[in-house]
Amino acid sequence: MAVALIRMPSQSEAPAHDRVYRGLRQLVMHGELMPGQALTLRGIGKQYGVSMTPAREALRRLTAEGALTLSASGRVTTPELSNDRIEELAQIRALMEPELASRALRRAHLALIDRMEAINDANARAIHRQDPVEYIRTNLEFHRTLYLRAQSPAMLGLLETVWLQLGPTMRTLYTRLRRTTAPPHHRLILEALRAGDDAALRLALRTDVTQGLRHLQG
Amino acid sequence: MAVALIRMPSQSEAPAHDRVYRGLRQLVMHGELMPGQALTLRGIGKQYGVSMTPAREALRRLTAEGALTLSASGRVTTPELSNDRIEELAQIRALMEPELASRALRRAHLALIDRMEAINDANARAIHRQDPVEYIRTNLEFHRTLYLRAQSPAMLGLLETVWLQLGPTMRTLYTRLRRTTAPPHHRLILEALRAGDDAALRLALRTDVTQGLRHLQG
DNA sequence: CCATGACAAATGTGATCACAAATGCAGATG
DNA sequence: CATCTGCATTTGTGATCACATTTGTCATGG
Repeated sequence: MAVALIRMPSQSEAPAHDRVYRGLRQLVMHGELMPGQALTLRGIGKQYGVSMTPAREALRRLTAEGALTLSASGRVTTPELSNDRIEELAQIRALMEPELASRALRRAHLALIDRMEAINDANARAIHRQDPVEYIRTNLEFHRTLYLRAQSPAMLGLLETVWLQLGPTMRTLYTRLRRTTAPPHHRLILEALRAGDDAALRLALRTDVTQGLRHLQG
Repeated sequence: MAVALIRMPSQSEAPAHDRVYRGLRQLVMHGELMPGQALTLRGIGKQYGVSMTPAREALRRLTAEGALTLSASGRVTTPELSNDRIEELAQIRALMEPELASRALRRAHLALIDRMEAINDANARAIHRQDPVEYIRTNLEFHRTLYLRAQSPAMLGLLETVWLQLGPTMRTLYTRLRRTTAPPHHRLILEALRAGDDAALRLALRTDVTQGLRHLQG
């Protein structure tokens, strides 16, 4: 049938595959997709108004980062992590995040701490409102805001792939334990930052990271 | 015009894009490509006897892992790392590799240590033969053989992406300093393993990792 | 000798198609 | 009622093409 092609604005926007990638990446990282959720090339393409080719590139990229899982037949789904894998990813977070925080410590001036406090307030509201996606989003933003000051782009990049892998699982975990009160760790982190106490900061991050994920054990 | 397609063996081999990916990944990791080396879709396709589509998927995957760099216009090259970036990647290695080694320690029985010793001999021969690619290959195999025992696939996966990012740079570094004698760190690692000394093992790995990459400073 | 501009070649992007394999489901069978 | 078989549908894979943009080259002008 070969219909005449629809002409796109032709402005030099971001490539289609990149738009698809970013959209899906956010869905995964913020836990807006359930573990085991299947994604098809044609389905993604239709959702984003593109053909299979950009959709394929986006999925390939995301699976390379561990955000998605590839079955033997080439099917793509969000990962269903085993308890061992969740534990391991938590340990990786516990290894990297205190290091990033420590590096950010000396560069963390007051404006940064204030901004983190604001994000933490939004986080507390999300908890009270029982909004898992917003909770995950603000929680990650809280951490990322701090780590950006570490000036360690490679390490932060690696850490974000870990967050990505945990995205769908976080969603089910945080909806499962229906927490109604904010965990105290973020306050400890802020206090350590204000005090300039490296050891306390590292400890606060380690407990924040491991505590949040170790509550799933069933 | 739609010419009749050439029929491929149709055996259920690995997909073409995966073969291309594996081939290129090895080239990058073992330092067989110079930093800044440009890779084109049609060129890769011709080399591996496939069309642009699988070549594109392989390149997308490798750039997602940091093995390749994407220019603003979409061109793909091997990364040319700044000194800061090299330093940061070395610090990441120094953070992860002692951890992996420590986890492998209690599972490291004699057969493993013997195998590592054999790999280390091959490594020494590669140094004497002035063969940078074989040196890098055996060096990484030495480390990976140990870390596989850590039973931490996620952490090992992350570490391999770090190795990937360093691949092309390692090549130029190791050819630059034309070492003729093996560094002593691998022997220290083996001794610590035999002694079951965790602290010594961690220290040996940290120095092996940082020492090898800190010699570039010019 | 270096900068500049025009033109040709090279290159990434996205759409479409053919095809084989996998999947899902209905109906038959035990 | 559970299991298997057969078929229609879905799905990933790879090739090919058109197109816009970028890159490289070479001649011209300062």
